[in-house]
Amino acid sequence: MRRPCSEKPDSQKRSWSREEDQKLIDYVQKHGEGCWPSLPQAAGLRRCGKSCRLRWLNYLKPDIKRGDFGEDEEDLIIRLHALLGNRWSLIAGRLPGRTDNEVKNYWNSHIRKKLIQMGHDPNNLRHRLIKGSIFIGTTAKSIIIDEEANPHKEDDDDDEPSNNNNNPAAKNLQNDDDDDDHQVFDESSSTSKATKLNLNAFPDLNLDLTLTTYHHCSDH
DNA sequence: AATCCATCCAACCGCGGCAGG
DNA sequence: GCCTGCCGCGGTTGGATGGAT
Repeated sequence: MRRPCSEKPDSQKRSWSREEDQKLIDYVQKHGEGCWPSLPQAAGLRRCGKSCRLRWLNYLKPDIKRGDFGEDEEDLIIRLHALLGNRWSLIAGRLPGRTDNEVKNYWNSHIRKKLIQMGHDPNNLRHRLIKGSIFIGTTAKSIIIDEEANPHKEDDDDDEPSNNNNNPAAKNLQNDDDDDDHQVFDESSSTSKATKLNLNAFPDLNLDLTLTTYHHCSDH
């Protein structure tokens, strides 16, 4: 039923040429984003709309930041991934100038590997604490999210060598099998009373996690 | 210099959600 | 309510590149 994306019958991957890029840039600058299905014909491109959209969003858009990820960005990705999972677009939305594809690739090629070397399961990673703020409507609330949902869980499901713990950074991280319930502490509250917040209940939650230097482990 | 292999990342694919008719 | 088309997302692929042998 679906139209095949590629115009080419052999449907092979094909890199974008300079001319194609320029055509796409010119067209979008002139007419704006959107109407992707009709764009290729209008712009004189032998590509499908999806391909044009992807090229624009991931590569040609003027505000895209290219180059290596900084330590702060990497740290933020790890924290956000611990909280959100593989929601790359959401994670990328918190990293100005970065695209979901770029974040995803960086995770798979760098961070994943790094975490595995540290003896952690990157698919099941939880930071203990994430400090940031949430917006509910226009009201900003400063919070700390405590990810330690199951502190008594026995650590027998991965017999990682104990010397992994020699890596101080590894002590930041822990595995658990819990899902999306998080203990959220209202930082501004003098009582420090914890309230349970299911993040799934707030699909439109504007989660503004700002990076903080947060030494929640013995990393010195 | 040639070949092999691992890694990176741009590009593609398939699917689900949503809106409009 | 159903159908169709568009949009956006996450997973996957494969070409390019660089290091090792």
